[in-house]
Amino acid sequence: MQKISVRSALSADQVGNQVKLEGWVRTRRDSKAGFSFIELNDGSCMGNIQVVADGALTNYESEVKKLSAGCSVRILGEIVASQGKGQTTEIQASEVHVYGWADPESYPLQKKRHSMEKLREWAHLRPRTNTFGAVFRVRNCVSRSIHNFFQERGFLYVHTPIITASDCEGAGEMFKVTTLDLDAPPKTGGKVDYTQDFFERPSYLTVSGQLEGEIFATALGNVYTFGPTFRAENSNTSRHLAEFWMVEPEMAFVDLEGNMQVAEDFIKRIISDVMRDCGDDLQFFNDRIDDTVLATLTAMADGEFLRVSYTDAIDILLKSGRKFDYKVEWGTDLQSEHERFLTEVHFKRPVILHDYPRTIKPFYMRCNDDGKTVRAMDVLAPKVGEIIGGSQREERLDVLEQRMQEQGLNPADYWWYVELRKYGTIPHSGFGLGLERILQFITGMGNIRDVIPFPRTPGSADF
RNA sequence: UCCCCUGUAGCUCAGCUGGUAGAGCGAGCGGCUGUUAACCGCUAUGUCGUAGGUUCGAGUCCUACCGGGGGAGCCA
Repeated sequence: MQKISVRSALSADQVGNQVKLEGWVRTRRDSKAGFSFIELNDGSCMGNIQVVADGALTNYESEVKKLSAGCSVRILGEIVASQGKGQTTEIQASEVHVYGWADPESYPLQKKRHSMEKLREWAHLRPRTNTFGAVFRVRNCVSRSIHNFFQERGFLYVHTPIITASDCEGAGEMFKVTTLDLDAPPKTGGKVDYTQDFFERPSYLTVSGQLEGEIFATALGNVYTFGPTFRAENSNTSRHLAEFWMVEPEMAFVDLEGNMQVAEDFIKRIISDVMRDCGDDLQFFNDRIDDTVLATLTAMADGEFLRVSYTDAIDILLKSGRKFDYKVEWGTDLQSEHERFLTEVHFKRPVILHDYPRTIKPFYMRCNDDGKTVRAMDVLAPKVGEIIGGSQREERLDVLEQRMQEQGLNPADYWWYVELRKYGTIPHSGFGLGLERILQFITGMGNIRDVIPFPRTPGSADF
């Protein structure tokens, strides 16, 4: 007998087929006429299939009538057109085999709403809920879409290292990687002697694959990385994780305009793929999580992204007449409240800001001729803020070295990065997209911890 | 790291100015029905986050710690 998924069993063209279904019981309803309805879910889609279990089954009294939420079962039977309302097909069971019970007195998931906070404590069971099933189906779809987008455009998938010895980019705290005995580390001159450590120097978990990505872009053309990234900042917000997934394309012979265009096409592609492949899941998010999700995504898939320079954005903020907690001033970074005003109040849509002051951006961003700004761009989305940050890279050797010194970095520490400019330098660009950030945007989930299977945050690394 | 809020049955929460714990949902049992967030009736459930303190008496007040949430900074 052919094993099929609940997803395909719900399709009318299965009627008449003898099939096998396997999954978990969501709920059971008994009819005193001597049979029961079992709602079966196997994660293949949002919906359940209704199993009609007749009283004539040999284990009807002993097992079927004791099924409760969470039990795992195998159903053999025929897919038939449903006599009841609410579903087109159901399965008339000829056999119900119980793989495993789930004591209803202790099984945490009940047939009622649970708070996201409580479900986070049950991260081993939350994928069995409607919400998290939908989240992780969408997460899979987005991941597939990311690869498809780049692969179809001829980008090379590059695996940049997780462990790095360069304390690069000066951005944020890094997790240290060591095999030294932390209770009694070897020391020389009062300091830890890292020459005795595994890599014979301090090493860390990566905060970005960009610099290594540039190595490959300046050899093989367009490349991208897609992998885990680590930040040891002590940040406790609904938008930060210590371990998250980032996509970083790096493109040869592409300037900032081309970079922004790819970013826009990229986001639109992800959104249209999700709308095509996860319609039921998106409908669920729209119904139960955030009723603006569908309208926002539809508008975004069709409309042009706005492009506004940092300088113009400052003007808009200054002329808005709004009182902000933080002063709006050219040369300082935009605060959350400023970004939110732009995306949620002024433009009411995502916007790409570009050409930021050089003093607030890292050394690798290309300097403009005005001497004041760099070719940076951020894609800002309503509610979640920055989902993409990128730039055209500084390809001029002398300017790069000067910028490093400006920011107190020693070019010698980045000798290999500098050499990319020394030998056959090219204009190139790239950006980073936070996977969880865009998932928040797509699903409407308010907390980033609820769009990653096992969130890592300060003080929390369970499961 | 800072500011604010919060921690009471399996879950969501109520418990006024301190007097010794409650409702809904869920669960169990019974009834009813091609049912479908089913419905009706009955039953059981708690070291009130932890440790101190004030008081004749603390779920309620105070202190510390721990956990959770929201906001900020940092960023993706």
